[in-house]
Amino acid sequence: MAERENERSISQTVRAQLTLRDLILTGGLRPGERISELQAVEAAGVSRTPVRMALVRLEEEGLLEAIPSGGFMVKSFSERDVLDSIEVRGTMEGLAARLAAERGVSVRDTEPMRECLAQIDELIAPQEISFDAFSAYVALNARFHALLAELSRSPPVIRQVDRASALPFASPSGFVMAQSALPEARHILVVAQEHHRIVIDAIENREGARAEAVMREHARLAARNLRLAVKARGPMDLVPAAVLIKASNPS
Amino acid sequence: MAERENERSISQTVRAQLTLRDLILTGGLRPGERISELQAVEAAGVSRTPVRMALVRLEEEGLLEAIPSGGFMVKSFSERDVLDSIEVRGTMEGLAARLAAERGVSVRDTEPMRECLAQIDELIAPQEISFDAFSAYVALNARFHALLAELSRSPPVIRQVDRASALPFASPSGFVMAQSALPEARHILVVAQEHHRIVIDAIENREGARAEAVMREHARLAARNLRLAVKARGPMDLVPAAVLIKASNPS
DNA sequence: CGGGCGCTCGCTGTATACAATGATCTGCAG
DNA sequence: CTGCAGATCATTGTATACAGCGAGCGCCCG
Repeated sequence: MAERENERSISQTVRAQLTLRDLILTGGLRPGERISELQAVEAAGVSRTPVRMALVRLEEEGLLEAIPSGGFMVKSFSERDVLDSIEVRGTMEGLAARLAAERGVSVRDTEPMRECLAQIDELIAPQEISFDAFSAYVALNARFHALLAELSRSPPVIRQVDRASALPFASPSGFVMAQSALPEARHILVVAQEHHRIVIDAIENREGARAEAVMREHARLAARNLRLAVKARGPMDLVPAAVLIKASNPS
Repeated sequence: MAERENERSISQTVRAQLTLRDLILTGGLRPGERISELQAVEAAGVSRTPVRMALVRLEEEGLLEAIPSGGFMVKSFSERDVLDSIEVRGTMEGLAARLAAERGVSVRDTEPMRECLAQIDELIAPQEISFDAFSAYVALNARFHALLAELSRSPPVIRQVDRASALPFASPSGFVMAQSALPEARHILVVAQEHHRIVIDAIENREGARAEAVMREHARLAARNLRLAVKARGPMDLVPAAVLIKASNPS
């Protein structure tokens, strides 16, 4: 069994889950496409049992959908679904921000978030940002949102935010755009930075209501941008954020 | 294999999941207690494989927690967790109510909810409500909240509300109280009815902001009541709503 | 030539067998 | 008597074998 010692001593099930999730999020499998166990087995390099576990987990996670007659397919989302997911995430993050403010986080706690923002600032400083810069932004932004959730100090909230972010198109990048959308990206990101900074300030000043309102407004703006992008270019330009990350960070 | 034809032709995995969830929610397994596969196998009456699937699903559902060294245990929640879960649910239901209002549901859509409320009215009409009446209320109330989520017409919202309600102590009954809390129950339920009616009216009148605010306030009230109950009687009186339902509806 | 029916094959769901890891208990030494 | 070390044993994680069901295809009949 221990034929391949190359990987860390991580369970087969988890390895399968990571492999398959990667496969889905990087577009190896198209939404609506059926995923056969055999296929998954040779992709993950383990037996059917752990693959099966991974499939169940991914289904609960929201990436897969059970087919009534058996098996799983990659879940596909309508534009409406994506917009709603963004709203859900924004609402939950608003709650996280409010709790953070109400429960009084220390300035030290918000330090990592400010660091995130500073790094993003550098990325989007140039008039026209590069593809690599945008990819880096996506990763940093995901980290920022994760930190915000942590700040709520509430496991249920963290859990729900995570769940809401799991939807491939509602990723914490706020909105997702393809390479072709890069020209407009800079302005949007600058605005996002502004929002995030306001949220941190509000949290530090214990202004819960304000922190929440800004976070929700932020999500609504993201939704509007996405809607506009789809109107302008059609839905094919929608790309999971992970694709961007993957493209610039070949693992 | 088909030795027991008594049940409907439902998959073994699902049967195991239902059986185990029932076991947990009805208190057959205490929070923090380890659940061995063998035990689960003989409880569900199926083989280890479907039991294993069910355990994974229940973990993702939030009822179980994986033990690092292997196996699962029933997740236990602090009072803080429970209160936070109620807040999460309230926030999500607030979103659901707002979306329902904004998207313009017809009066016909809210009809089943009004029926729910009417039935609850009858239950809580007497000065002192019985245990059976309270159990019936819990079930009706769960239905009311499910209907509200449906009204959002948003799969992501429905999903998140469902997830938030899965936490055993944050059940849609809003707050959970043991039999001993019955004397105070009536007043609280009357107030809840009032809230729910306002929400429906707001939705029908397209007042999204108002609908949302009421729903959130409703959750905050529930949290406060729970906090008071715990202060007065101690945490042992916290009981999953399912126990009440189970007690009066012996399946 | 087209449609319906039956068959076959592949796939999934389930059961069981095997291996490895962690826990517990006992015996021995300090 | 207590603490540590070794071994046994239970229990999980993984692999494989088996069975049933559905989808797809071909054949036969109209």
